[in-house]
Amino acid sequence: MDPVTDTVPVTAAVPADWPTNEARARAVQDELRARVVLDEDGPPPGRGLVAGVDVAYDDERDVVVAAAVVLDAATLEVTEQTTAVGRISFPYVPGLLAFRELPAVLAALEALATPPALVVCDGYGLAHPRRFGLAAHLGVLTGLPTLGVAKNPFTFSYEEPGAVRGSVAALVDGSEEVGRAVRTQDRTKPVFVSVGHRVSLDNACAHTLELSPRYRLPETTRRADALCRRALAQVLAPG
DNA sequence: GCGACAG
DNA sequence: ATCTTGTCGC
Repeated sequence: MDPVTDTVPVTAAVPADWPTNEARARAVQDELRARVVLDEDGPPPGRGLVAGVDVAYDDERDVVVAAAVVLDAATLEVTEQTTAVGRISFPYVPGLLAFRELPAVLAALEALATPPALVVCDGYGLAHPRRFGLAAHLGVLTGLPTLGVAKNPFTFSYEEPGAVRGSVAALVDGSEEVGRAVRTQDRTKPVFVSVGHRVSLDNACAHTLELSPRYRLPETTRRADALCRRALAQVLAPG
């Protein structure tokens, strides 16, 4: 089974009342936010199955492809990977990224034979203008522990962490700590980690470091990013 | 009112 | 996210 060619349709995995406009999306966001769990530590880093998810688009042809890649956290070897293809159902609206990305991500996750103990997302969880970003939505919708690793500080601010790998600094919205800037490689720009669902911030940062032994971004996101791009290219190639 | 703004 | 060549470095 080649995950690039054996892809799953997005349709079935999406909740029946999934919003298609901004107003409805904000209402759904509020409903889901009420169900987030923030008082669990989450699975221990360094062992078990961890999934990375990512999405690639072709707005021109109205195609979206999501990838889910499961790694053995102890070895960072891939144990399973899936892709889902569908049509773009929501525009990019800052603060509502979950509604653009998650339908395809849910389909890819649902196609996995073995559910992971943790899902690492591209983007934010609790670090969000309304404290409920992409990773938090995915956690509530799947029930799985989730965390977000973003490449940019979004609207938040942070003090520069120390120069060595493992250094951290608070990511703040005013005086509130919404996440952490984590230096995953020496002298390299930090990544921005926040809690999604059923994971503590300390644990989320520990996982992020464990998953990033060589590059700035976690292996989970690197693998998922590469896979959804390849699958998108494959989908666009014939038609 | 205007700009900024994860991917 | 995506548009896009070569290039510097391990």
